Amino acid sequence: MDDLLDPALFKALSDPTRAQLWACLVKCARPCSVSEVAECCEVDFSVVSRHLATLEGAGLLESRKDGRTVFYSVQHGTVCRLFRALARAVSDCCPASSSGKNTCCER
Amino acid sequence: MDDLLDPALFKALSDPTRAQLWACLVKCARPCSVSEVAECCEVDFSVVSRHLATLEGAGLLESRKDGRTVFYSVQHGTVCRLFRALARAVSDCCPASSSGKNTCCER
DNA sequence: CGTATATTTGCATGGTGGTACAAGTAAGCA
DNA sequence: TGCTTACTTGTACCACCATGCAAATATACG
Repeated sequence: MDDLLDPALFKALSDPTRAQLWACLVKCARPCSVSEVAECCEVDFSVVSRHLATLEGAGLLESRKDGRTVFYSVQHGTVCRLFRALARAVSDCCPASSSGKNTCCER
Repeated sequence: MDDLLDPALFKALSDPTRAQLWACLVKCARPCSVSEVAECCEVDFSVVSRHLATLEGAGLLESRKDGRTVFYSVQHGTVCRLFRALARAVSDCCPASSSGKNTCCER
């Protein structure tokens, strides 16, 4: 449980701008350059650059450099596994689950 | 997707102390008083009180008052659903999922 | 009523973080 | 060698926030 609650990861998504940028990349479903991502946001370009680096540091994104362009893409597998593991961990600690019956959280 | 990325919720878990308190309550699997929760943490009692209020505000906890004691408990169902929905949303946006085959994230 | 317990709230402080602008780096191109 | 594009980094500013301590509130118990 404690391992799953990485403060850095939650911190990365705690800022509205950063969450917006990440959601943008999730919905894009393909690698995007910093310039591309910056278009879905009103903040300065440098801010976007920093935010994407933060999201990568938290394990939510990965980057690949091609020439002068940096492509960021979502770590789908990692993120899915994390959220699923969190749901399961919470579910397993649910009072109803110790009764031997189903948990309170529908699978 | 955007609805699921509530910055307030992630902000609530972005602080190490708050995450620790929440994990404590998750593992406890029963309503706990503020005093009880405060024991698993080294910060001042007032800090714990504030943190629990924040976690409740984010929808991660609920509280019930009994006399002078306030019992906090985890919103198991809500949290499970949220994390599961997040995992699914990310999975659905995964490039591999648009191929008609399975997603990159094991269910 | 007075006292003790449980929790919240006011307040001051130190630290962190998001932002914009400007300067710097790195890579392609003529 | 210059020039442009794509991005990063330095700096300063402002806001917010986590914390501890003290005071306040609320409830129980004599």
